[in-house]
Amino acid sequence: MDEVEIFKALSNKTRIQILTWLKDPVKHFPAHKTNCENNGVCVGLIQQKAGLTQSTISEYLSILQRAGLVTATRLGQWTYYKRNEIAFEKLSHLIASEL
Amino acid sequence: MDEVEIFKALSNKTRIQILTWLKDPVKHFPAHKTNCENNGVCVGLIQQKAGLTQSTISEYLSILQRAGLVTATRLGQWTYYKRNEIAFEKLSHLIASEL
DNA sequence: TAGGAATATCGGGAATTATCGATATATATT
DNA sequence: AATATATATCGATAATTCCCGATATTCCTA
Repeated sequence: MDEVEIFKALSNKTRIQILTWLKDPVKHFPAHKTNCENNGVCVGLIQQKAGLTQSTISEYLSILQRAGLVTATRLGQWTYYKRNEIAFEKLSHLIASEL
Repeated sequence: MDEVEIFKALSNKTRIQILTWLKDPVKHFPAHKTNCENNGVCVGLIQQKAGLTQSTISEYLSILQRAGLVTATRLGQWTYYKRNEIAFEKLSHLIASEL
């Protein structure tokens, strides 16, 4: 749990937006309900919604992953990203008690 | 409450360190117990402890202040900085529930 | 009112981040 | 094997951040 790395990852409007989309993927990516429920959301869907280039979004997702805020699962050609809720709980607790 | 501004302010090891010092100023600045308890901690004390230049620490404190994480009180020649605990509670809650 | 002390602001060079287009890699399909 | 699709990585430029020294501002005191 590298706090500074986490806060850097959160220091960007688009990355925060992505995290809120991933909080309720069925709502934000309704056309892909099944995958969203099971595996997470693939890079391409996030990219379309964010409106930035593929390379930028891929990079952003790996920043979030390195910070531990999301997890990635490769299935075939797709990489599915999901929130790591435990990391958010820990962060919330850290701010409330130790920071 | 500008989340991105807050996370940027927290994206620096020295600034986080300062915030933890301000969490218990009597412990971290024992030679200045009275002022610490009443008003907060002045820039010079923080600067000595951090080991960076005066201008850098002054800048860092104003970054923390603009983010709402600390408050400043000018008394004579000194500016005393204190944590704004309410901001931390709000941030913790934001991460736990909305982010 | 002149000088000293504490803090704030300014200007800058080095390091890091944002974002892109191009390319590489991995997987699926024919 | 050849091609198509999804994602990752590379290289580059612009913007931002880090941190400094120098200077300005504010306030106190002789």
